[in-house]
Amino acid sequence: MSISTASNALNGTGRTNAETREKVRRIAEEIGFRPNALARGLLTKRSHAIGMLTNDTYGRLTLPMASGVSEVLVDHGVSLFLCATNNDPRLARLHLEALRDRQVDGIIFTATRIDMEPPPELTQLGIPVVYVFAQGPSDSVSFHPDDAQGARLAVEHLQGLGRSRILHITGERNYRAACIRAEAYQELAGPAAEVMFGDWSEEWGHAAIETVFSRSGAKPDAIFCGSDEIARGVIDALRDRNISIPGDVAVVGFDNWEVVSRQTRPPLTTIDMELKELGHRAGLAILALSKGETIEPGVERLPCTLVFRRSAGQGDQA
Amino acid sequence: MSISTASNALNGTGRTNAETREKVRRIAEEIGFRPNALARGLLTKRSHAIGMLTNDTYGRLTLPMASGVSEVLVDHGVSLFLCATNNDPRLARLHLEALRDRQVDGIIFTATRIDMEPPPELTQLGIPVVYVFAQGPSDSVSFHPDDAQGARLAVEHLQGLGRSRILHITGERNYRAACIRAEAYQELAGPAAEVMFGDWSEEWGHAAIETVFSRSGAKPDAIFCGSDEIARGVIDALRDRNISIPGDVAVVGFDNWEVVSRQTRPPLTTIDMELKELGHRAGLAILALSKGETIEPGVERLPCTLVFRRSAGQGDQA
DNA sequence: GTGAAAGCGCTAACAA
DNA sequence: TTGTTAGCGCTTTCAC
Repeated sequence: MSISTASNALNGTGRTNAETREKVRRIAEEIGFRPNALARGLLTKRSHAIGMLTNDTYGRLTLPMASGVSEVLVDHGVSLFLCATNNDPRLARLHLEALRDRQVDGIIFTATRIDMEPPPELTQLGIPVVYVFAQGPSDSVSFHPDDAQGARLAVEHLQGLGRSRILHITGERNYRAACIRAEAYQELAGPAAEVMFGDWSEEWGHAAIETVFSRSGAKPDAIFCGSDEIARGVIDALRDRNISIPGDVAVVGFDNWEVVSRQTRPPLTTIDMELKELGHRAGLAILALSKGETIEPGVERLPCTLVFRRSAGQGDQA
Repeated sequence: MSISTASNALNGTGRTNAETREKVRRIAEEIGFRPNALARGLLTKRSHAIGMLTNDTYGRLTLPMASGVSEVLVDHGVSLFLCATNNDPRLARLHLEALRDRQVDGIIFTATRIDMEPPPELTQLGIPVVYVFAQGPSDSVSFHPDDAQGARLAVEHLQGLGRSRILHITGERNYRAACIRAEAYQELAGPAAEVMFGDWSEEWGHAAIETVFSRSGAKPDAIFCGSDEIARGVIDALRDRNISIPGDVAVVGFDNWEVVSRQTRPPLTTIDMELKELGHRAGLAILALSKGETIEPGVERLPCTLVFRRSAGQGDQA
């Protein structure tokens, strides 16, 4: 039997007798034959590998996304190169060159904030690119969490609980996501509703509560926080003041970062950005692009979900 | 000029006239020539890629290590395949097959606890393997944090502060690391020193303090915690009881997970496992093995470091 | 339906 | 020192 017949049989290409095909497959199985991906890639111009460029050393956002991407790819026989740039342009260039040398079928660019710009060389490689949690050029394919919808989810939930004096304590004003959420919040809570920008820390949550509750005027009956860490600071500060949660003040966070949101007292109701799903979608998109299919460019915003715990609303243990 | 002369010139192999070599290099640069890694790998049997198998979806341990590995590899022109198994044996098999098909030069197996066993197929591939934060076979090359040394660092630090009634609150007894640390602690603190096993949660830290401070008997003047999360629970519980930290009770954690350790009040003095360095060492090791060099097998335990904050000893802001 | 032959882009012998 | 040749392991015409 010739080598090309075997190839045809295994790949189902060309015309092959059903009988021979079975035989070839059986024997291949028996001897544990596995085609050499390098050789195949060399010939077909498709390496069945894609690269993921990330600037996140810390992993909180990246790894859930990466594992989402990986999950989708592995079932299509596609592998994932992890390229950690640590925000170093030299490393980014090095990785990009390596990806080109390896003939990857596509690149996923990930950042840790949605307004972070990718390296300019990226688009000049002639390799399809998908942007996740990052700002691509206007004609590119990007996936973001739907920050506005997430914020609405939080505010509507609080309003549904009968709260009317909702305060928004969030992170830095120069983060796009913080602004988007703040705007969505104000649309629902009214323009008079107050937004307190600060930084993304627990400490800021704490400090903000000190400010609000030591000044005169009406106090909020609900607080929507820009991150779980901020929410943690808020909750701790409220507890210090013997303000009951959610009785006096309901609290909703943002991130569903379980190490924080499960551990607050009471556990935190919060918004989940569905990072893994973001990864799935990005994986599917890059797979399609690598096959030459076209995808409508633009930013697709994937819905966030509300995770009920006890700091606001029908908690799962309440 | 022939194609093989060019190859020789670029790779510095064979004998080449310095003049031609320069010329070739210049032109290669000019036209942006980059060798096809697939073709090269096919011929040389070295793909210059290595795979990293991890069961960690969450990323807290994996990503710092992975970025350490990646940092080392990228400078040697070696790329890293990320294989997230999510603890699913089917996925592990799938990834392992893919790595074989791609002729990776080596595999790094990573787990989230040092006594987690790797899939048995792993060693039968004929590909060098390095184990990090995981239990490899006895004749394998493994890198672990030095849990015993880390624990000693913590206890000695507390003793150096004049504390004599040190308590150890840690995680689950069936984690190897928990036992190693507990033993090292007892060697220094004396066999009468108490170890409280529980789970790895903040809640457990809280509960342990309730127990200790509501029973009769001498109270500890220092607490060494098995994780930063536990330490956070401990600190919160102590604060609830108006016990001053570090005045009445000094606290040391384990992990230096900054999102936790920076945010406790006061900030947490803790043990850092140097995960990135672990990644560096693993990267170097797999690189050496993939070149056919031999490395003395066994578990190499890399030293932990003590990070001073304010919950015990000379804090950086104290 | 099957097999011989060509060739993907490169490196490594060897001959010139 | 340079060029010629063979071949890595596979897919893909195209005769048979």
